[in-house]
Amino acid sequence: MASERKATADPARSLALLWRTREPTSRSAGPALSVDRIVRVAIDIADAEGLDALTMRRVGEALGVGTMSVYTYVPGKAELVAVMIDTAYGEMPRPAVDGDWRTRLERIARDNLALYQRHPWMLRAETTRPVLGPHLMAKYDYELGAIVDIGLTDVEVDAVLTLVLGHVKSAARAASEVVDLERETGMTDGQWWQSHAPWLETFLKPGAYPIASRVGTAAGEQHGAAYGPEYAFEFGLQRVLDGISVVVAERAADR
Amino acid sequence: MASERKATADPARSLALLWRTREPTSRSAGPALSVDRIVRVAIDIADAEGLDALTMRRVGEALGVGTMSVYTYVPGKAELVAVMIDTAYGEMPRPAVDGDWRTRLERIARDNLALYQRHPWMLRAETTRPVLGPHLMAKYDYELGAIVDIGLTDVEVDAVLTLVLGHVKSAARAASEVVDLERETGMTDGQWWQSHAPWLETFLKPGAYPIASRVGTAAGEQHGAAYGPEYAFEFGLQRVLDGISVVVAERAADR
DNA sequence: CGGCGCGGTCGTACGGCGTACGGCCGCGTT
DNA sequence: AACGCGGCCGTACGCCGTACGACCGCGCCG
Repeated sequence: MASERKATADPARSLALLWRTREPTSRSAGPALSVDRIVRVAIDIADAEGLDALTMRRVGEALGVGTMSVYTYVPGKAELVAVMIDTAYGEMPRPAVDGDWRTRLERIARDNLALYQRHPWMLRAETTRPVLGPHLMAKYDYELGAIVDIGLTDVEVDAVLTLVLGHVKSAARAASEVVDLERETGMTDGQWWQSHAPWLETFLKPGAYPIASRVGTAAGEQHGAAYGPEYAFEFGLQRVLDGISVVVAERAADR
Repeated sequence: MASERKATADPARSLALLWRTREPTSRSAGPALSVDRIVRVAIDIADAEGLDALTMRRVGEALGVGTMSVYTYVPGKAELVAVMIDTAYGEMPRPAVDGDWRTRLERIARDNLALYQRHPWMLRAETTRPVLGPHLMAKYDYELGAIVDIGLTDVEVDAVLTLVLGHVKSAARAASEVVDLERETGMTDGQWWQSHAPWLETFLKPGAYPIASRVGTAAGEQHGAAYGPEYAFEFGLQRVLDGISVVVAERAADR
């Protein structure tokens, strides 16, 4: 397997894992391991050192068991990552909704951003197929609930949520890349650019890319770094919400 | 190395590769290989079979040379992927801009979507650090040029482009996941859901997730599949453009 | 004209990954 | 007392990226 993508083939097994359908062992003192224990240490490893550090050997080691013992509880790494994702979504707060729809949606966006900042590996975990776990469904239900009543059709409500969450994920990914770069190189973002700029200038013909140079420089100075992920998140979020309010207003006028 | 991420350390080497700074060999009839030939077959492999199929052995094989010969021209796989990315961005059309800013931005969004559909591996190629190649810079310059004059600050213009391109990438990724799923399972998206639904229902308590069920069903019926990537792209794009036009109008009113 | 250096080529090998397979062991049941 | 089975896991296989050093033929210098 490359990346964290797999065929898995067996929906029953994968879904049962996500929903933890498993009769408790009748044996006294039960087994040493469990899906929950495995998932917990796996998330800890991924949080602390990234997805690349999450190997099956490493998980076994952290649990004090052999590598292959993990496979007693989890069919493979792809499924483990799927459970990790569902579990992580389960940690999100779901306070009673209040305020107008814009406030609610903004809150949802910020909560999602915070989740991705706590678990940056989620941004790199490719799954191909949807993770149909209970927590993800609960999250989807909750978030839809915050905007079902804004006067759009169900299909539009779904698209609104997809749009907002997509923006959050994009912005989180950009922010995460900056953090990764700093961790990998030991330089801050600004230092990295300073170390590359002289080399870049030797290749650049003066006057080439005039607009890119001007805008890039302006953005760099403004943010104190070449890229301002927080600014991009905030600016984008407000634009997206503005755009949504245009349709909401249209629909309200039609009524 | 896991994923396609690497430290690389040496900016000079990486940048020189991107910009193809290399005196042509004085030898008669030159070497059999070149960076360009390598990049071309690498892109072909990734286009046809995905990033997971792109291995250094495979590239050598496709070129009729030994695996390690590739390393004469490219320091490692991460750098190869970086050059592939820059090259792919180089294929994009850059017609003279005309029409109003909204038309231009919409055009840019569609061109980017088309690129990602032609080269879906670009959506999975994680780079951590920006690919500072000539084509990517030209693209950035071109796209900024289409919107510099809409009355926003340079910093805002940059954020607008980031927002739009981020949306395109999100939507393209969602669409690509559907395609991958179909390729991996041999089922259409609809068939996949039909095969999972019965299992899912055995876990679901009736009445749980009422909103998610209703909206999910509505969306599924509307799109003829559980997820309508094209609809999500279109809806989101219009919302984003609406949101941008709100700021543009504000600025115009201030003037 | 002979030797040398060097750039291009690449076979071998190493360490790491996910995981298939089969054996072992101790418990609950019969 | 015997059995079966669930949990555990050592070993091994086939992949991956790539370090290392050998080989080889060309162009240059003496």
